[in-house]
Amino acid sequence: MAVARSLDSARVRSEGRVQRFLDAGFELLASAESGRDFTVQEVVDRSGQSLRSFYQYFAGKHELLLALFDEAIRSTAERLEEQVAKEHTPLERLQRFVTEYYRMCLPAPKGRASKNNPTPVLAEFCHQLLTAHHEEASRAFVPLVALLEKTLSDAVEVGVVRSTFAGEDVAGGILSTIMFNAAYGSTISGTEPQDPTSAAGEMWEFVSRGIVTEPK
Amino acid sequence: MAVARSLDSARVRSEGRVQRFLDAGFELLASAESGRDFTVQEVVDRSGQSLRSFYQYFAGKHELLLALFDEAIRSTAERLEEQVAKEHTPLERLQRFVTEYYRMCLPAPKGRASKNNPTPVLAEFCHQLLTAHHEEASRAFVPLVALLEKTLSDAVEVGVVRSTFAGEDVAGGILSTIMFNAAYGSTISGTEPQDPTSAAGEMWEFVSRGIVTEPK
DNA sequence: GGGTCACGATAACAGCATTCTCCAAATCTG
DNA sequence: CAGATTTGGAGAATGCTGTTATCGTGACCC
Repeated sequence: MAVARSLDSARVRSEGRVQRFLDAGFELLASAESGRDFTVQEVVDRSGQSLRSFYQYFAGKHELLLALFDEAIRSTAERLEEQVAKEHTPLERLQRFVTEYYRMCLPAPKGRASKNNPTPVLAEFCHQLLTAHHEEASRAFVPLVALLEKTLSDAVEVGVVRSTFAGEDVAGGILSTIMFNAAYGSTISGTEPQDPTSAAGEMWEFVSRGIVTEPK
Repeated sequence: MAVARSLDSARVRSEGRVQRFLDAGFELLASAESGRDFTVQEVVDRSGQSLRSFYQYFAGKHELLLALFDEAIRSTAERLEEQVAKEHTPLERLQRFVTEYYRMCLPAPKGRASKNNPTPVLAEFCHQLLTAHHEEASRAFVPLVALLEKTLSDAVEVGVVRSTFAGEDVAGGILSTIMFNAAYGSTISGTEPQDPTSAAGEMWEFVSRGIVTEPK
């Protein structure tokens, strides 16, 4: 019937518009030089639409960034899930998660940032979320937390991970450990970043065994 | 001689002015509601000076924030050093460092933020530094990194910490682990923050032993 | 006492997010 | 198909903020 059809077509049309804004946003994020934030006007121009439309579909710049961030996380979680699925034991899957996520969070060396490789702008927005909008931040992180929590609890179940480390709060902690270590570790220490593969290996070494020597 | 005296007095006077801007900045940071950034004008007003003077002593708002951040880190490092000095073995000192620093990075529960308890604004500025001004960020973190590195290498020396974990890059990594876990761990996981003491204990448990069960 | 300098008050400017106005084209309704 | 309604384009207007420039005044030095 006509009503449904017209609703549908309207929805499709607006989704198309929303999507064009999102695409423009990602393009700008990927092409901007380090740290450079985009302006709403730039998004509008690049998407070939108007300011009017932008504010019709997004309550503000914040909403656009939130949508971009959401999609970035979702996409990252998907990629990780594929990677993890390749391994056969819970411990290997966990290790895979840690090392792969670490790689994804490493700052892009030359510029080719992707949805899985958070750009400085998204990273900074992530901060704003985490400090000022706890609700939204938690919601956005759900896909990642859920995946890691599952991976962790599988490992606990077969006894390769201590049972203390099963909850989602632990998952959150480990995520932040990996993410920020990858992103900022070398900057904080002021040392040159090393080769990603061995760095990821050390990350796993740290997460899995800690820094203290084995008790005799 | 007159020249030296007048130079001195000029310097003292300007240091007084600079200091007044810094003090005003800290006050605003401490009193602002969560996430609220201050404006240059507010700093100027509160310090009882003029815009003119502000831009005479600071190249821009960025410089003021950098100075505040610097001082916050320095002050944190000092406090930590005192705490650490109370312990008698290298391992205990390390543990003390981890748990105390964790506490300091915990978000202030009711509002009383201090120089040691980074406010959201400073945390966000920290982010900007870390993503866009690596040099300045590294420099600012030196006091903390140095202290932790010293503490770590003492522990390595007596054999309680694996020798892989001696460098400043490791120190940077551990700092970011603690700092961001404290600040964001519970937000990312979407769980309620727990009691600081036990959370700090778990942090140490994680850092020292990792998540994997002891090999049989 | 005249000159220089630091400083306060304040206006001017620029960038950006957001809102508003006007209007034309598309879409719906009867 | 004709009129009504919605949609969206172009861009001006507003408000906030960081930054710079102007002007005048009082302090300090020779």
